[in-house]
Amino acid sequence: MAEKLTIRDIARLAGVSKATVSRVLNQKPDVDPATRERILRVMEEQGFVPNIAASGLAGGRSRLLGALIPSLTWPLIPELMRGVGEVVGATPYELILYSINDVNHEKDRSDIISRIVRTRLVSGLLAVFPGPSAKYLAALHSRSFPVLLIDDQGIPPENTPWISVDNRVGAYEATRHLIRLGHRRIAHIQGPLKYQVSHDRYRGYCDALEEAGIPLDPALVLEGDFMPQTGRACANAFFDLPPERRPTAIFAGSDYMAYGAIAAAEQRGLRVPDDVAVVGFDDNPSSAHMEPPLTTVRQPFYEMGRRAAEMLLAFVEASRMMHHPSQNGQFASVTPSAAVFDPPVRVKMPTSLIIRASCGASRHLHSPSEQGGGDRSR
Amino acid sequence: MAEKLTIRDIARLAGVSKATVSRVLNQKPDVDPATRERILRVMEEQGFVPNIAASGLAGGRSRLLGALIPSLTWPLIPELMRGVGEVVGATPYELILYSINDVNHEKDRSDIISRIVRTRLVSGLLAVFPGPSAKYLAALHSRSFPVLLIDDQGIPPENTPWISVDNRVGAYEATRHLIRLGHRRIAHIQGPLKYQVSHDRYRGYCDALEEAGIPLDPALVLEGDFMPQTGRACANAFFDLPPERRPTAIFAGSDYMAYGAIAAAEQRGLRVPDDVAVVGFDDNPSSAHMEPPLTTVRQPFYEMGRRAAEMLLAFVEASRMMHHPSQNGQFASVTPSAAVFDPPVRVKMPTSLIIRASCGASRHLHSPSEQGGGDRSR
DNA sequence: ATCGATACCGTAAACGATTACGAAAATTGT
DNA sequence: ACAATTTTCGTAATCGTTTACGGTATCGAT
Repeated sequence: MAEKLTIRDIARLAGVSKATVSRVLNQKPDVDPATRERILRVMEEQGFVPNIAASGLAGGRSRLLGALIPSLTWPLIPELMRGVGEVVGATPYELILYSINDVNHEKDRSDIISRIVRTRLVSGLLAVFPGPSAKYLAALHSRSFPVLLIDDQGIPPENTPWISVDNRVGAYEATRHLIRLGHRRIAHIQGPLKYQVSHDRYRGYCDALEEAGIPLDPALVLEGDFMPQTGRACANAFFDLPPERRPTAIFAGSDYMAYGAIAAAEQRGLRVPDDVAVVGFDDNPSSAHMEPPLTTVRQPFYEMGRRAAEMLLAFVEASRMMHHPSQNGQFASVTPSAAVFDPPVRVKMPTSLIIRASCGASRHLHSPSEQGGGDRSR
Repeated sequence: MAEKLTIRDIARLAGVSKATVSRVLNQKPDVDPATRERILRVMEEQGFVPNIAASGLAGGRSRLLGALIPSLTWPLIPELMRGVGEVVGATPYELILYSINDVNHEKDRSDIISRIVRTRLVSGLLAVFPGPSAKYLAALHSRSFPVLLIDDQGIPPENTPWISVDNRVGAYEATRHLIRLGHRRIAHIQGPLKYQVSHDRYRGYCDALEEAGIPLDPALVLEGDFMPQTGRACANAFFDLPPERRPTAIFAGSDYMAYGAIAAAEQRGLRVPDDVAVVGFDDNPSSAHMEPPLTTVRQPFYEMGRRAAEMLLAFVEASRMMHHPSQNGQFASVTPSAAVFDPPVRVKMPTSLIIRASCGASRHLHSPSEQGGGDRSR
């Protein structure tokens, strides 16, 4: 079956020149609908797939997208990539994975970026940055290279499209939920303050408190590092407080830290949620399997992945059309409504509060079918 | 900084021809050590990175590796990819992600493979197959395309290198551990029997029982589907048995099913591990955070990822040398000992038993420092 | 000094697409 | 019917690298 089909073979079979075939391949104008149809049929019959390397060379583009992400072992990254993969998989584009081993290894990160620029392999980049990113993106952005930031936790450079999560509102809703359940002394374990998200979530926490007229107690706010160990340590610090100042609820800035807090509570013989309620942030896949199942703020990473991929694809296609401002040029699967993106876009995705057992109000908002054992794997 | 460096610029700067530069790029012979040095220095100074598209076109290869994997949301896949990514990242190769949405969608799978073949984009493929794979690989293998199977759960086709986990021994050790703890009535929740792994694990379970002279009770063996729900259902079936036939320990064929079994136990007021011990298989990242932390058989996916990438790289480099049988041609990071792989290689990785609280013998083999809260994130 | 071998290196032709440019064909207006 | 457009399509150059092939240097042996 079709050992080595080239554009030339298709041209011969269809009785046209390579140029014409190339035109239909790139949905360019200047080709008769009838011939276009004929060529498409031949390609279909022969099962022709263009050689990406060749078109990348000739056109300076590549139908290759890069994904620059922190370790896949971070809980929500796979969800994100699932969304990205589904969208990209429905197009002729392929996805190149640039993953970063060590978060703190800034050199690593800029090395990868310069490599991305130099090899000119991908024609668009999707970047998940856990830290300040401006200086890394300057290189790309200055070359008018399509870049899309996801959940940038620093302050994104001007004019760079990005998509993020509304951390403040998520934290606000979580805290408000605890307040509604009757809690007045609510502690907060922050993420590392070097990340913007930590401030945003803290802000939402404060807002809810203020709204309810609850004074902020600085002793009930501690900084962690997103990992279970610090969750445990901070929770222990809270439990060491004199009884009248001790919190009855803990809002952790990440699910991992919530795990630690729960472990600390249990080690002291405190029951969750009876003695202390715990709410997390993230909705890791494993948070539904915990005992007790964790109430948490879900970050819609799957949806963000889809959305991000669609946007990036639109950018890339747009910059591809740039020099040849013609009619269409969208994939069926890419929403055509997202055609013109000239002003940089910023999208903020909404979070949702997932109520499970760890806050002591399992039946408050959800139907009984949403139990602890459920998981989102498909 | 270096807008568009090509091999031609390097050649000019170094006072040689493009051909010579290309030779050093591909670690080919026939170039004077002094010139090689000079060229390397120039490349270094200029920060030159070859254009992958161009070399892919010209050479018919590509410095691109493909990874065909099931959803990243499967618990151990990210660990695998971490290993792969680290190895590949240390070479000039890039990694293309071909991930499959729905496992049962066999058409999807073969579509992707034919796409891989047709675009001729990658020069080697690493495939994680959760089911029978022979027919999909025929297309690749027949073209002498470097392929490496990981943890193929069916029977791999002849002559295809693959790397897998010793499921039988893992299950054997887990069961033996329970026996040593004094259990005589040990139930087993199998994975889907359409997968070979399920049979292998069952086999290990039987072996341990037989070795201890414990008769196999068919009522204590049920088939699940790897997911928590069936773990719960099977466990409930066990608990419904009359007291004298009821198991005191459950060995689940996956961590997820173990989660379900623990949930079922707790719902009945049975305490884990006091009333019933539970052991899983996989060592999902979240299994350490469970309450109680889960004793389980760890599958070394990270190590497998590294190993697989190294092997695949060696294959690709070997097939690259094929027509130009010269001296060296290995990366510093790729173990040179793995140079010649002519006979297809099959590697079986050992599992390890991770003892935590859910089997009731936390301090049996491990030091106290290995606690439940520990996680393997780096 | 001459002859092979050998080591080194340059020339030029691919590789499979894209695209500027211009020519031919079809369409329109008069 | 003819000029002016407009539509459609082919020619040929080009992208950056690899590699077959052939040409010099170099060197030891005769």
